[in-house]
Amino acid sequence: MRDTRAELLMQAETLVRTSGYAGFSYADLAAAVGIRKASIHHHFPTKTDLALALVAAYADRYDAALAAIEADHREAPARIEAYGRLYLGGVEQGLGCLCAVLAIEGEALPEQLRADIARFFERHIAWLEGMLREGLARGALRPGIDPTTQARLVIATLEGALLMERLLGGPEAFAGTLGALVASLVPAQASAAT
Amino acid sequence: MRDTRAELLMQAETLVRTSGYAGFSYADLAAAVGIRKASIHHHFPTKTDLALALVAAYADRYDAALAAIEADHREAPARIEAYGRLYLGGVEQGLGCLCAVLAIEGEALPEQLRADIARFFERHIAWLEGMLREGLARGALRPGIDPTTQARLVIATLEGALLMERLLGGPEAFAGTLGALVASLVPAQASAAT
DNA sequence: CGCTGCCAACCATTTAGTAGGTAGATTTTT
DNA sequence: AAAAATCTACCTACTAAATGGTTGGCAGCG
Repeated sequence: MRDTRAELLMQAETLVRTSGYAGFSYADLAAAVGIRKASIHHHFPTKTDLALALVAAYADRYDAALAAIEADHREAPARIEAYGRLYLGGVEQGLGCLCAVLAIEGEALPEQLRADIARFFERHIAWLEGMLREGLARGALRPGIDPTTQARLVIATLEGALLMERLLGGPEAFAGTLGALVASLVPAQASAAT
Repeated sequence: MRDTRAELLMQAETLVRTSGYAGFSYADLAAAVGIRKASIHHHFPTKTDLALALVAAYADRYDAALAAIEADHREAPARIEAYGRLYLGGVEQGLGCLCAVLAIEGEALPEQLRADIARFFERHIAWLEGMLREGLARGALRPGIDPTTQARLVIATLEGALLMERLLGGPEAFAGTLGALVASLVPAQASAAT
């Protein structure tokens, strides 16, 4: 993990998240980092290698973020809202979710990459499902909701809102959607109190 | 609107929705339609022209679908569920939403295309907002929801679910999310009755 | 010495787009 | 109605630029 390697990962991530995987070239990346094209191949022999490293680093960062949320917040609603704010950063910076971007180009992507992206989503679904289940048990969430279904709904809503509000309504619109999403999960009186 | 032109639009739409805008080439399209590359340029001089025509045709088809929904269904919940089933088709065929695909590659796209995509989403938001407002007035929806915010949430959820369940859970998972989404909009007792 | 990080120069292929032409239909002119 | 001009849809053959990737070398350093 050299300095240049980290810089390559950072700039490549930005490029993918703004223009897509097929939408950026090694030439673009070289220009962004300030080295020559051939030097990128030294760190990442093929574009697929780069993409795999990108997803791995992204997934690791998210894992750390999920752990931090669990440490910082106790109740399920607060945790889910904090999870949603992770996406808000993307809206603010004009960056889509890396895995959403890649998922959309799915058909044209190497097989292993698709599997890694699927695992990314599955991990988040499982995490949210756990949060929801715990929140239900503690009475912090509206009784009657199905954790499995709601976990998928939460991610779908956040991914969709990021996708859409990045070019439409910006951070405020995203925050509005996040608020409504959380409100739909908590008991009626708690929702009205917000 | 010649036959070949329509065929080009159809195949190009499929290509974009599976592999992204930057992810397909005139060579791919030519092969799919069975004519030569140069002949595509006769119908669509530049790739941007093609993309613009694609979005225009897609938006028109959706306009027709929205009108059909209004004709076929009377109550807001049924209309919103029917709207959601529009997206289900994409999951079943393994195709993303054209405008979502393009929105994700946003930064690398021609300006006018971005504007057209934004208008696509805005129109849907406005339509849903109208449905929600009417449903609220007739008491078919859970009182207290904000039509503006919920309209955005509905589209975000459906776009996100399409994106995710296309590669993860398939039509059943999408249907589950759609069900939960509609349930979150109707009054509590109606929701429980489902 | 051998390794790492980088580079210039190259390569084959693919990219969007152009040039120029042909066969057939349609329209315009006589 | 015949002839001439124009248009449509497609083609082969090309181009310049960009694509991902390779080769071989060079400087610095433990």
